[in-house]
Amino acid sequence: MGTVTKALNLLDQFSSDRPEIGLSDMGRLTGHDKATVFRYLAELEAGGFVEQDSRTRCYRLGPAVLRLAAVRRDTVPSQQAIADLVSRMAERLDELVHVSQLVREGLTTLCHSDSRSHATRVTFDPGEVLPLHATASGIAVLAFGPAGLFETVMNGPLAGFTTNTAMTRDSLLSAVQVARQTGFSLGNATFDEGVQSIALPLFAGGSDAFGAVAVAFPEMRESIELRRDIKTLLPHAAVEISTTLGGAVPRELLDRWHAPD
Amino acid sequence: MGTVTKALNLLDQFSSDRPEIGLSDMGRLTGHDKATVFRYLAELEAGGFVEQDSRTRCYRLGPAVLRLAAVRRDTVPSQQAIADLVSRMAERLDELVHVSQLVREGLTTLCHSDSRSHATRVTFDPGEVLPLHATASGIAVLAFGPAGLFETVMNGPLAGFTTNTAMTRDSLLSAVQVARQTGFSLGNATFDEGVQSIALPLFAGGSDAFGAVAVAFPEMRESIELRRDIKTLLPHAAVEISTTLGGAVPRELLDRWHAPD
DNA sequence: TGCAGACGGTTCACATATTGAACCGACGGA
DNA sequence: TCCGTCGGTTCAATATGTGAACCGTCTGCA
Repeated sequence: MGTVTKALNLLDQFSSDRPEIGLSDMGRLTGHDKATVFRYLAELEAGGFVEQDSRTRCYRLGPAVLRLAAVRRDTVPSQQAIADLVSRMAERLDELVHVSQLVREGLTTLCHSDSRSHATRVTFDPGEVLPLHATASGIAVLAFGPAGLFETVMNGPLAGFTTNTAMTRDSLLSAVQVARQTGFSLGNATFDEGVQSIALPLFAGGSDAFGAVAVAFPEMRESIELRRDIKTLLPHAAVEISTTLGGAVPRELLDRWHAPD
Repeated sequence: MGTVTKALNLLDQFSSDRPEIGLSDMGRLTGHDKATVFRYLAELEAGGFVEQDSRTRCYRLGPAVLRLAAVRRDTVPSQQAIADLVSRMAERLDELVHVSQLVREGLTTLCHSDSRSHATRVTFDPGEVLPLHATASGIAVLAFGPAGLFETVMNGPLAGFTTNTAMTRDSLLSAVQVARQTGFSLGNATFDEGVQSIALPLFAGGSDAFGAVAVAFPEMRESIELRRDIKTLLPHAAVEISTTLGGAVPRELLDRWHAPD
């Protein structure tokens, strides 16, 4: 692993739950020596990627990430098109829709939208990295994504989130196989208690899925109508997003998506 | 210079004007060998900080910056307070207001807001890094910022943007001295033709300015009333933002800001 | 009051990760 | 067909990163 990757790893430690991290803590989190971490943080700080609280001496993400995000938002026009589509879908379905992309071994949110008309709704944190083994989106990517990804995930620990989280090789493999057979990836409260979700893989360029589009809803609102609506709208979204990004959904998947149950 | 800094330098090459960069171009831009650049880009790509267009093979900023920006936005609450203040000011003055922060030897935009009521307005790109020597904000930071910053800037080239851009040591120094004496930093079409601006330094923690708040307006709208309004509102904003960030404006500056002309 | 532990930060001998010239195959315009 | 440039790869030389040990400071505690 190169020095740059290790330094970038530090940035990944910051999250909505843990926005500020001290030098020693960062060393423990990343498994690097304090001196090494200090040099990394000093370089990241010089570049504006982290900043240090002058009072607590803790480090947090710096202004440079805001600038880079602004550039990316401005210059990747497809983002806007996808955002529009997602927001229209969320309105139609009246449920949370989100699009995520594989980064390392987790899913990073590209955009999301949730309807506001229901009294309850699925809470969602766009800054969170979603685990592959515990989310419908993750299963979709495992099923149709890069070869070897499954093994990579199995090499790491399978964290448990609910009683339904797949924590053994067999249970995860069977979820992936179901997704491969039906084309639809289902999450039954595998990540958040009381939340159901349905996801489809997304393709850009290559033949491997690079991300997923998913709908999540409270299980109290589950109904045949909702599932039917999702199963008709979601494939459209997956095709639209994939083509917008220059990719194409494999023919066999299209067939499975439009097959009668 | 460490490896990490050099790799982060690659990210800084991307801008709204140059969103996609090829391998060899990146080498030329940064002065590094192609092989070196390739390894950096490969590592950045693995971390999701850049992504490669599968067709053109060009690199552009990746989704990771979006996620980090989301975390930063969520967890640095002061951002919101500053954004509100800036937007209120922009409405009151009916002109562009922006807040920027010193990162390396340039100004990174923290937030900005421009009124929409005028037929013409100053165009502004939040992703752009503003040069210190050619903007009112930059002069303010040079005047009240870290010691030695002026020399650092003088060591680099002074790019020309308009016929008014300070391009000699003397002209830049005199602009800085005027700012030091009056407390106000003035830009008379030094960066954009036909744009006037007034800036004040911002303080957070230390005794050195870390950024600036500025108002910019088309010179056709210049008037005694506008300058008077700016000179009363801007100091309030500078104090408010500085205190929000845990800093304090030096007493002597406060006195100068509120002194009668 | 003074001790113990944890903190952020620094140093330096050692070793490992970075470097770049040279090379490759592919592509595209002349 | 040639030539130039592209993205990407290799490997010997060495610049660079590493981490144990150290320092001063702070905080909680007896």
